[in-house]
Parts: sequence; structure tokens; C-alpha cells
Amino acid sequence: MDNDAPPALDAVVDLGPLPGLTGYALRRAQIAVFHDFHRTMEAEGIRTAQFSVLEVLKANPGLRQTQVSFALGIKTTNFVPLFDELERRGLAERRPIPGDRRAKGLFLTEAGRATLERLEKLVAEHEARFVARIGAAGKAQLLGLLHRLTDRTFDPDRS
Amino acid sequence: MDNDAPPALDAVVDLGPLPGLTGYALRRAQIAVFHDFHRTMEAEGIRTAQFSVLEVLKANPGLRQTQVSFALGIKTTNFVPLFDELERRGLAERRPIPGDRRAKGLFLTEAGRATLERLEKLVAEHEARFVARIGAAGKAQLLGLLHRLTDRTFDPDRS
DNA sequence: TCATGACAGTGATGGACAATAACGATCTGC
DNA sequence: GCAGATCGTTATTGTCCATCACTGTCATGA
Repeated sequence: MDNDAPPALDAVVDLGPLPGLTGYALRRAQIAVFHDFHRTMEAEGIRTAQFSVLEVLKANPGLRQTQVSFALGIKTTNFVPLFDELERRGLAERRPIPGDRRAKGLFLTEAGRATLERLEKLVAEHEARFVARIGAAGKAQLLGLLHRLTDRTFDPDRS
Repeated sequence: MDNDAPPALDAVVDLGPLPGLTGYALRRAQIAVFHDFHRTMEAEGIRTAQFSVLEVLKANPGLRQTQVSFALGIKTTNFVPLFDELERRGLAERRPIPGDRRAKGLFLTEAGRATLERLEKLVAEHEARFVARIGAAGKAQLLGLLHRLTDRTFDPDRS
């Protein structure tokens, strides 16, 4: 008897202290949520960072690149190709800023506004799936805790 | 009159619906926590994935690569160089498994065990910083909520 | 006025991390 | 003993984040 058990790839593995670590739990949850987000947005071909840029543009038309990328915690360097893509797809655009020829103001296009409306519906459904899991109260609690964690954990920036 | 105000790079920017989205809040928190982790581990030169592997090995000596990577949600493909590095640094090792010449069992070395003990102290301090922010009860709540979010959001795997 | 330094945006590049495709060696079941 | 699955590996690709170096523009003050 006794085969030594064919190793069962999904055998129960003791993760030790990992499940009790904030960072580990956060990472797993973030992966799960983003995975759902990506699947939700698959048809539209929009990724998280792109979506967040569109939202910021909607709320603050005319901001310069520096401001948008700073607000979202994206290096301006990396922001460039990200926005290039949005511009290439006709969802947003750079316009010259009257008083400063270095800077460029960022705006949604009409197509961008329309697209964003569709996206927001999808995001609402996406979000609803999580509320279904933890309840509205749970979500409120979660957001509160996360904000307390995030808020100035370290100084965010350029020295 | 009226200068149009020098744009103030950290001017208040309206993030629209983003702060209310689970995924956005999670991402920001995760970045903050990992940033702290990286700074904490900087001296030891250990990254999150490596740490998690070491912990799993400590809790389950002799597991095969497939099992460890599956348990941690890492593709075996990507697991290889990760473990190579741990082996190169003498913290862990692959050993042949008696009944199966394809498979390799993974173990901590003595050095690995010693290192891990130091790491765990650092991680405890790291963790304590967050408990200081949200309290022990807050952390318990947070972990509970995160687990409920994570747990089978989508089917976890291959296929 | 013009030289210097700061600033906005861009390009090129590299590291960490995830995913896919394909392969050699080995095991398993029929 | 052969077909098909499994284990580990290589190679390759794409995304994300970071650093460095550069251009063009501005602002200041000597």
C-alpha cells in the first residue's frame, strides 16, 4: 500500500505567516481585483492607468502633464507613452497652453467623453461584484482602512 | 492683472471617482506597503516574492517547485530564475526527490534559515508600522475584508 | 540683454514581474 | 513499450516602474 501519494499539485500548502501580513494580503487582493478589471475592460482595451487618466481629465480639463502624472503617482517619463496611446486612439489630446509654450494642456475628446461613459458603466458593474462580496458597509470600512494605510506612509516624492 | 497662477505642481487635483474604487485604493495602499517593505529589506537585498518563497520553504520543507509556485501564484516559468537567485546566494537549494527524477525538492539551507530569522524580525517591525496606523483591530478587519475579496474571485488557474 | 538655472516634455534604456510557446527528460497507464 | 501527461527549463514578449540624458522654453537678476 501506500503509494506516497501523487503529489497533488493543489495540495494544501502551509503559507506560514504570509496570510497574516498586510502586504501579502493586499497584493493578492489587488491582483484579484485588477484581474477582474482587466477582464471587464478587455473589450474596450483600456487598462487601469489609462482609465485613471481619463477620469482625471474629465474632472480637471486642461491640466498639464506634470500635474496629472503627479496626482496619479506616475512618473512623467512613463506618462508620455501612456498618453500617446490615448491620443493615438482619439480619446484625449494635448493642446498648447496660451502662456507657456513648454507645457501642454490635456483634454478629453468627444470620443473620449463618450468612451468614458461606457467605461464608467462597466466599472460600476465591476465594483458591484465586490460590493456583493463584502457589502456596502464592508467596502466603506475597507476604503477607510486603505486610506489610513496609504496616506503619507512615506513622503511621496521628489525628495 | 492677474497672472494665471504658476501652476503649482502639487495643486489639488480632483481625482473624480477614483478614490471610491476598490481597485484604485488597493493599488495605492499596496504600493505604499511594498515601498516600506522594500526599504525595510533593502539591506538584506530580499524582495517580496523571494521572502514569500523562503517562508513557504520553512513551513513545508521538501515541496517541489510546482507546488511552491502554485501555492504562491507564480508561474513555474518565472519561478525558476527567482529560485536560481536564492540558490546562488546559498539561502535555499534543490535536491533530487527519491521516487521521481524529474522533480526537485526545495529546502532552506542553514544560511537560509538564519537569514529568514533576521528577515522575520524586520518584517515584524514593518508590520508594526501599519498596526500603529490602523490598530490591531483595524488590521484584523482589513485582513478579513481582503480575504473575502480575494478568495475565488475568479478561478485561480491555468486552463 | 543675456547668461544661468529651473522646468515641461521626450527619448532611450534597464530591472522586476507576468505570460506564452516550445523543449528534453521522465513518469504513468494502458 | 508507447502515448500522453508531468516537471523543470529556456527563450521571448509585454507591462510597469525607475533613472539618465536631452531639447526647448521660461524666468531671474547681473
